[in-house]
Amino acid sequence: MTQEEVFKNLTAHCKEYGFIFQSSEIYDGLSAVYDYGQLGVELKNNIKKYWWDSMVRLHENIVGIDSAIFMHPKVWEASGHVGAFNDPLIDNKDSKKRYRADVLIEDYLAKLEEKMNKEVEKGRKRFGDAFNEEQFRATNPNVLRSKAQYDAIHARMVKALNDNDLNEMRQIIVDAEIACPISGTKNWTEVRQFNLMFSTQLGNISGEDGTIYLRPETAQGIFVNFLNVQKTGRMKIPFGIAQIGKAFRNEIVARQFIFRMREFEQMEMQFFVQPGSEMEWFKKWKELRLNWHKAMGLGDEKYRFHDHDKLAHYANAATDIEFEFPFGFKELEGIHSRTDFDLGNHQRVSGRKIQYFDPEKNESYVPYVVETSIGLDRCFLAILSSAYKEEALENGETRVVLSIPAELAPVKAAVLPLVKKDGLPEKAQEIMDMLKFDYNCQYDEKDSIGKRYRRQDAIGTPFCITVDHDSLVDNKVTIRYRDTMEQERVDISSLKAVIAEKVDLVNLLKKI
RNA sequence: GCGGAAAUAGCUCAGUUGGUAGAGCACGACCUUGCCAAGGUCGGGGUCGCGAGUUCGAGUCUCGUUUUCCGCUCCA
Repeated sequence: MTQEEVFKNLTAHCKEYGFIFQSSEIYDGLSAVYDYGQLGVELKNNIKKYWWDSMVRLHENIVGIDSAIFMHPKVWEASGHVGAFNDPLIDNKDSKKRYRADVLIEDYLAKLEEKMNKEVEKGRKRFGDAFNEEQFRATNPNVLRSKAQYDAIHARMVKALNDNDLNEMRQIIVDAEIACPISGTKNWTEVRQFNLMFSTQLGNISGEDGTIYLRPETAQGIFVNFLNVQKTGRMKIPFGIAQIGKAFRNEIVARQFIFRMREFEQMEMQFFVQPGSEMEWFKKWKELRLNWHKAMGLGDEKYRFHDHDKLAHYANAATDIEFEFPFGFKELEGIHSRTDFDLGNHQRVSGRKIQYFDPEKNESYVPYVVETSIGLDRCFLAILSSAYKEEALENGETRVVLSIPAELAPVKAAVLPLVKKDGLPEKAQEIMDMLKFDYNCQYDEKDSIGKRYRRQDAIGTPFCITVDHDSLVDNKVTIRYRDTMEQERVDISSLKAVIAEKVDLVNLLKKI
């Protein structure tokens, strides 16, 4: 079976067993929006707790917050999202290719520059030692013509970008006779803007027209609360603020199941450090975050770092932790050294002093930030896609099993009376009542025992506890393990301890 | 957003030249049984994705639309 088929089966499995449903399915669904079902929400909550505890509980200098999704519009000006998230796009009607209009123009400008340089090189060859580049550039008619063209287009582009003038952007492309690199034609659509932020209206806000945005990242909620947390929590640098929450991006194309959704959940931690020490912390967090992933035991070989060569405008170092999904290695988490870009901009735009007085250095400064930002939904998908197995059994049958790490499994144990009579259901219920305060358990008395085992395999339950006639006499039950299918006879009184040994989150946390 | 393919019961699918919607699995009740997807009886469940058109008559033909998958494209 190909990876593609396995992935298809996985998505079908997710729906069939109540992990993930498409949003608003009875109304034909909503593109790239998904709901988590009864088992999905349990797994998701367990992942969140694993992350939260690894950050907030294990680090005395990291605290959590939960900021609102709505934020003042100025936040997105300061963060750079209003500018950079609005890409002007244009399609070539013949090749059906889409380009960023400004990139198309920039490519053209680069070609003009190249042309000028070639002309200069020709001059250099012709005049030899006597060649004066500056003078040549100032007098050669070919160079001057290109230069004039370059300056004019460049000036128009800068102005158009500043004014957000989409018609002018298109006119520049038309005037410069820029052709599509694929089709070679100049048959362009209008320039359209795809704002990746969702907007809505808020009553009487002090913004120009009351337009506010759904946050495209959770990080800004941390930055704007930097002083609140630092002062009220008496936090000393270096320290971190963690947050789990929803973010929204109006992606042009959102696909691959829950890998890229329009509404998604991030788990972010912003770590504030002394300027100059950021690379040291960047390295440390790279290592810590990779360990967090590896501790889940999905397979060390499935992870790799992808360092960014081209850095985003806010970063001086950036890397992704990529995971090998069924559709290839893809970004799972980003670790960015954001410098003082965010706090500095909020200080500038808000006009408030956002600085930290460092008693060690006896001076105030805008702290640098090292960010770790992981997609919760992607983490969910990573776990499920590595856990999903269609196993061939010795008897020639296949079983579908989710080998989810026991610590994260949505259901920890199933309690099953071997038969639905002779007092076994009552005995099983007693065990349920004992375990349910500590663990999410399921009771099932329907169908044959083998069938019930398979049902639990399919949702990743690590333990099945079977009550038989002997249990009524000796107070022992059979524990059947998901991964090995082996069985073991244990005292009912020791059940909690046996389960705890395998499912406590502490097991994972200690491995990091 | 463009191109290609698809959509029939919870799932997997059948459905003839256009003529009253089917199977298996799953689900519910009861009986039988009891350690790796067991058997029997009965039962519930579908405006054939949605909307138009052609036709005496459309699951079937035509157009539109929505969603999904694949390929482009985009991706802080």
